[in-house]
Amino acid sequence: MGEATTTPRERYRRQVRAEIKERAWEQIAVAGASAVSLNAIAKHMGLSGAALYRYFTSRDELVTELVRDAYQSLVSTFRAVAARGDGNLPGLAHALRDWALDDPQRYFLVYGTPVPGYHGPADVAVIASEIMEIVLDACAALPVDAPSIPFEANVEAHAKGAAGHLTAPETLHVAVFFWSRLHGVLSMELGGHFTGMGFDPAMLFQAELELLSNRGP
Amino acid sequence: MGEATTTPRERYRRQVRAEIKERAWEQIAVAGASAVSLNAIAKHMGLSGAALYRYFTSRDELVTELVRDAYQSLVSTFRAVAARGDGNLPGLAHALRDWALDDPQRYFLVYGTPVPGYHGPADVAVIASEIMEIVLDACAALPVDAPSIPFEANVEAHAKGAAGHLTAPETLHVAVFFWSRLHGVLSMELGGHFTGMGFDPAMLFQAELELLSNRGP
DNA sequence: TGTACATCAGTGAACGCGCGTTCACTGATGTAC
DNA sequence: TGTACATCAGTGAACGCGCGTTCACTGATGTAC
Repeated sequence: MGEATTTPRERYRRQVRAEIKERAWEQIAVAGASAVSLNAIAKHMGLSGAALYRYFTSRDELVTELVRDAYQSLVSTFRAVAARGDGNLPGLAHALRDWALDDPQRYFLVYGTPVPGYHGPADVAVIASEIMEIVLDACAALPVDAPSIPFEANVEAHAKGAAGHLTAPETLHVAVFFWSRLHGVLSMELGGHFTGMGFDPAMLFQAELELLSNRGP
Repeated sequence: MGEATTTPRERYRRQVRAEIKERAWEQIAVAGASAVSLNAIAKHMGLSGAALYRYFTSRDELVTELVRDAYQSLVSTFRAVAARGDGNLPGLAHALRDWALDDPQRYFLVYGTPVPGYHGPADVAVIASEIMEIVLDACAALPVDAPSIPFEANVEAHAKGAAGHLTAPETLHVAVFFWSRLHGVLSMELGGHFTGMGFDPAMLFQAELELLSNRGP
């Protein structure tokens, strides 16, 4: 039926685009996101710099695409976990950690230092909210014992979400703690701020996770 | 007595150096740390690019100096708080938050995305450990109720510290949670990952802090 | 199956730019007698 | 107080570099008859 026929040329184009992105990721791994350079990638691929403009209209488009892919890879990871039946808090947490450790610079591209002026395109924001939806779903399924924290009193109903997903305050409450604490461990760990302190960040991560999923924050 | 006499020239030098650094901070605020440029700073100050080499031997030295100053400003802030008698966990926590919000890019220069290859000079590491010492001192003064978390079992005695400061495992335990959770809130908040979620990050910060200082993690 | 034409990947030269950095210099400021 | 010398801030030209990006082109690949 409506099979998207793939000509050899299309396949080739996709392949080259993918290789360009891979080289870009290598540059990021070596010298950070600001080091991405079309000319350097081209040289590394044995092409002239101008050739890459067949595949990306500008350096900015390439970088934006990398950011998009980074967000997309996290949402895909989460969905795979959920499809496996592990879409609960511990499942998502470990998926998040594995995803972050697997490629720290990809993690930082999403959750690291923001470039002051830069605002990603709208569809990236959509992916970000999809990630949050998945976390919120997991939090909604959690057994809730009354949280005794002054914080929740100030949480307004979270009426957003594309599908009119109405979130209970307690659910958002748990999700926010979940997100904040796990990213606290990850950003400190990946930033090297725990090195030489004589403990294993994985243990800290696990401890935070158990506090969150056993008895609310 | 041994007063360090300050010649007009020395005063002038310090003044110009300070202005160079201020311009650099402005550049960072506008376009991130990788945008620091000696030529641009010189132009902005009405000088030739070469003139700045009277004050910094290279661009790298300038950036390293900014990093050093960022660390130093936090340790100074903490010390001022301690000297005021507020060197307890809530005091340090609020000082940390104010310091971070006061200049987010300065915060990110210390706790944001690390540049893959880069390793700061040794004296910056010393300042970093001084910061940790102050936090550890505050944690040691905390009333400890038995922590019921599997994490602490794997904490080795923290025998480091220049002055042979021996830290009890429970103290390190609290300090690590303190550090991790507060930075979790701050990095998410400053990264804009809480915007549009219908709650005030200050409340979350406060809630985390109270959980930490009222009854251990 | 063969020929005529269209598509399109990649080239190489060129553009202007800003960067970090060096160097020989000028001219003002400070110091020693 | 005045002169001779040393210090040192700042200049301007120059270096080589890599960057993003454009443009007219060649040559291979695919398509239509």
